[in-house]
Amino acid sequence: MEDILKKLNSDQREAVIHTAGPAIILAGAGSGKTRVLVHKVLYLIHEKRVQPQNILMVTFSNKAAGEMKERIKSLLASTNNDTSNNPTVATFHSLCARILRKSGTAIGIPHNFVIYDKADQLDTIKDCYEKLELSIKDIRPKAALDAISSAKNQMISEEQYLKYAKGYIQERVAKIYPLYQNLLAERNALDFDDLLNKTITLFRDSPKTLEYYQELFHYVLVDEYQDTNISQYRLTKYLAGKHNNICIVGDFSQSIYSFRGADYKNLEKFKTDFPTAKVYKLSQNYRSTQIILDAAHAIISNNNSHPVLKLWTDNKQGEEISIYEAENEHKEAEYIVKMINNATKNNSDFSLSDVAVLYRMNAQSRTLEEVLLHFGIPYKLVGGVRFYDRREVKDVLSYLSYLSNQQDATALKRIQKLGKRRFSDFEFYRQEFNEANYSETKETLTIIDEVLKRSSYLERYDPEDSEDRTRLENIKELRSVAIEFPNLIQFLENVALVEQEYMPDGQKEIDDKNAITLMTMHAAKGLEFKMVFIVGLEEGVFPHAQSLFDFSDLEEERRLCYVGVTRAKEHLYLTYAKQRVIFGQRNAATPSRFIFELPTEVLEYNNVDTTLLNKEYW
DNA sequence: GCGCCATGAGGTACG
DNA sequence: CTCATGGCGC
Repeated sequence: MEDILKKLNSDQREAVIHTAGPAIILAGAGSGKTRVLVHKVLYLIHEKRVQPQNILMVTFSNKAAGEMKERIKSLLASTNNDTSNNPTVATFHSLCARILRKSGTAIGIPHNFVIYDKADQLDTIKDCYEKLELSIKDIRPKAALDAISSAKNQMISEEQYLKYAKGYIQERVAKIYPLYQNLLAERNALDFDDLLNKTITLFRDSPKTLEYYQELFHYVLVDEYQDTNISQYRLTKYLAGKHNNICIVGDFSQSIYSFRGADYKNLEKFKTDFPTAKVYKLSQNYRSTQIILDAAHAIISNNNSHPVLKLWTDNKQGEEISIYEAENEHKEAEYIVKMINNATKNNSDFSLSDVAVLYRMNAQSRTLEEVLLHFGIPYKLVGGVRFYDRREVKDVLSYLSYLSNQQDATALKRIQKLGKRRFSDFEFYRQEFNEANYSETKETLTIIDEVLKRSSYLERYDPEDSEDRTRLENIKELRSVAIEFPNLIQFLENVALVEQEYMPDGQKEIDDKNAITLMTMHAAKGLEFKMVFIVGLEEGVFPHAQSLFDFSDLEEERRLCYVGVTRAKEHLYLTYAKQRVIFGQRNAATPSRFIFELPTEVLEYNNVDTTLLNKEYW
């Protein structure tokens, strides 16, 4: 253990060995916070003799949870610890799903509840429209769903919403919301927001249950605390309410999810609930050059609403940040190609996987893809349609979901739409399924195959057709997931909670090592690359047009810019175009204000008409 | 039950 | 401009 602590810097070490009572770790970008969290878990087990099952670590994404689990496991193994017992590492949603599955009956939630995703939610909303005789032309179901989800994110109940509702849309939503909740309850379904909120209800109404979990988790660690919403904030408060051993990690400057209810102020509010909380700061950066850190700091210092950590590094000063002005979005993409070629040509330890191109919105990827394709640079695109959102996958899942929970009218409706004949054949199977209790006796894979056979579902698709062939392959892929989860309910829970990234046709063959990455800056959070391009630095693109007139929205855009810049380890390129086509319209653009916020001494201008960069000019 | 056309909307996105 | 959705006709 001694050896392990030696590998940490003094700030990290102090944060790790604080184990009793509440702690806040303010961890800057690239400051080794995952390292600290993982070591803290190890320290608890190894030094403080805490049983692994009494430790809970909460993250936001499955990916983060997976990485954390892996690192803890290998660290435990390397220190000769028993690895048969592992701490709970979960996302808020998977944790809540597990708690509700086990203990939800205390508030009337049956064990076999299903989890509704966006599509299921929308179908349910549409059923509400039918009952209320509302027209989708009145307000769009998507808008209604967004409003409901946003209310739930703020923990506004359907009863409270009546008073809260103001204006045309919300007044309508006030009618839809309670009905929507009724339909979900009828269908034994919870949406993602409910997973959190119902768990809070459970803790509130069943002190016994609360005590059980408080007793189970002596130590609670929460990552990315700046991105918690009210529900998540309350949950952590409940969970740590007895032992008070809670450690939260976050960074104000990297809060980029307020549009989905996150509130970085939770990072401060924490102190009022846990007044004895000790604050640790990790400000040594191990990722970037000093120049990149200086640039990032110059930008984020324009935010006044939250504290900012000033990062420093032992890494070299590094090269200047390049600013490039392009005529239009095509030339911008061509410049990137040129720079990538320059970098990789004479440098054997520089591979395409070291490069990322980051943008504000997905629509920007198209031009980039076209040009990269044209010049033969392989790329992988992050984002797009999710595997479990694909029609064929949802269809099969609906059959299974309905078998597992026959209150699920949403799934029922979906499979009915797949054909009368198909449905009546399936119904025979369902009766068999119920009578012989297949959910207990048969494995998921068998059930899938039987459903496919009995419903003749696969006959919808023509193996000669390339698009259909992809669909058939996706169903095969689903079958292979089923092998991992022989229990049907567990299988369904896993597919609902674990969003599998879907690789479009042409991308499966791409060798990751030899491809650059295209993604939004949101998707890039937590990642790092030797060479980073941030493109479209124009007013209206970044910062985005819809944030230009709101002070706090602008600050969020700035944090996003900070996140983008701090992804770069060595080389950072910022580009903007004088003209850009958006929605088929060619518009003149002005350089982003974020460029003006950079100190000129860290910049290198390429092809830039510096009169454009004279603020007075605008 | 499927395919075609009109219509409309178009930020970012974890589970 | 492009994509998703919904209505309608066959």
